[in-house]
Amino acid sequence: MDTNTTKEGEGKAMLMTKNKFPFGLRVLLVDDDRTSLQVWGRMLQACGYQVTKCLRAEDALVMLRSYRSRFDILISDLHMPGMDGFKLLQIIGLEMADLPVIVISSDDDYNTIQKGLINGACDFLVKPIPMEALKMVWKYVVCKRRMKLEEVQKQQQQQLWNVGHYYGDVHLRLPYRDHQHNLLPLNEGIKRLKRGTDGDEDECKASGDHDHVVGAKKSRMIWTADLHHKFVAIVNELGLKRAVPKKILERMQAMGVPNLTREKVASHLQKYRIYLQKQKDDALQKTDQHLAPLRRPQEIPPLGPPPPHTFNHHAQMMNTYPNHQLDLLTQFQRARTVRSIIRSSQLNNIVTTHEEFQNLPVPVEAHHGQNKPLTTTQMADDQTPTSEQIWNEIKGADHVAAKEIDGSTCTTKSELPGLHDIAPRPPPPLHDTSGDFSFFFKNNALRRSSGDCGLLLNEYTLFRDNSEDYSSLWNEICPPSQG
DNA sequence: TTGAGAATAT
DNA sequence: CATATTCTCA
Repeated sequence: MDTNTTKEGEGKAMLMTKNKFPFGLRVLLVDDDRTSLQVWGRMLQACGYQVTKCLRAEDALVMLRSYRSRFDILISDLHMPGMDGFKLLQIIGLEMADLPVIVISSDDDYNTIQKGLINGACDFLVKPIPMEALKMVWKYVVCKRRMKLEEVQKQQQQQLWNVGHYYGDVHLRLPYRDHQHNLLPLNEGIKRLKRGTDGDEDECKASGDHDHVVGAKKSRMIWTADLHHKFVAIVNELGLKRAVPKKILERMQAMGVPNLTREKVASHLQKYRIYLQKQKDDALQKTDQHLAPLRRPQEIPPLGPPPPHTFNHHAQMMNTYPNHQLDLLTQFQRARTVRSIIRSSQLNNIVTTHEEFQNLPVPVEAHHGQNKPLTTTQMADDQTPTSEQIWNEIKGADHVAAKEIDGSTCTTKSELPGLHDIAPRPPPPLHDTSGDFSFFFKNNALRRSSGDCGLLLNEYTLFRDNSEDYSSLWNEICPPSQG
């Protein structure tokens, strides 16, 4: 690479007074074409800038990583063999987001320009570049430096989000490094002292000390829903007691998950165990509090495999529960669910025995909007029927069952309306999109991220209806056992 | 400021 | 390997 920083243009068309700011602005110039490099270099020098020239983006990157603080701005050609300008932009966006980058190209295609700017270029100069444009380059440096720290960080995050690297399912974020120099929080220096590794670029020994090259270092893993799904499936398969990091790691790697380490698995396992414990505690507490006098299962039965079907009558989204979980429903939900059971089982006439009834998926009506139950007949805890009682009601007393149905006045089974006669629920008000939840799960919502978690209502978590297909959610929460 | 999730230390 | 602590981000 050509790193001479001659100042042959110094005395010529000096545009600003020496020792005043833009003078001596340190420019790193990258162009694979020697002639262009010379031309732009001289022009920039004529502007009073101090220019370092590189023929390859890779060289520029090495220089920046090693001596970041020796440059104020990067000006790079876009189309180059090897690493091109886009790639360079991306890497700089990740590693040195505070470095302003200007892209030059003879290609003035709109998409190219847009792509350059999206990737974080401050400006896009199309050849031939007028001197005036080069003169103004310093503005970007000032602009960047004036950015508030928060803004810089936000921008970094945005860029990380946009161009973060995905390796299979593992999303690796490159670590932030060395941005902002003086803007960095105080503890940055302390952290470094603690770790006893690389000092600031300028302090690092000149003896080719490049071992702190960025990006090859620590990365942070994100357990995506899919990854977690695999993880849970393996844990279930092994059994909670036998599921240890090493075994899980082996299996996950066998499933083709790259970039995993035992430590990462261990960390996730720790979190998962804490989560399970918490679920258990919460459930027990709730049980003790409200439902102690009643017959309660000792443990919350795990949600079964995804139900074979999903109710979607009358454009009303419904989800189903195995009936044996009825006891776990809240009072409101119980009352509501009872009606659903009665209605669906009777109208469809699909069960004939108590056992079948117990195994019948229970449709639970979704409710829209309000963070509170819909109006419904309250049913006191001590009146909560067991599934057997409900079954007996259905089997033996049409009268009782019928009266329960939607406050309808019909009194015998024969008077029940057909499915098609049931009026559809009015749609939720249009203006209320904030609470447009469509289904919910009991206790077992694994948060994937804060934005992804549902609204907690009683012990249920409501999820937004983002997907047509609920089975993926079921799979996530109740992974089908392998094999 | 805090809570959660991941990394790292014990 | 399990658990505690630290780090980072939102």
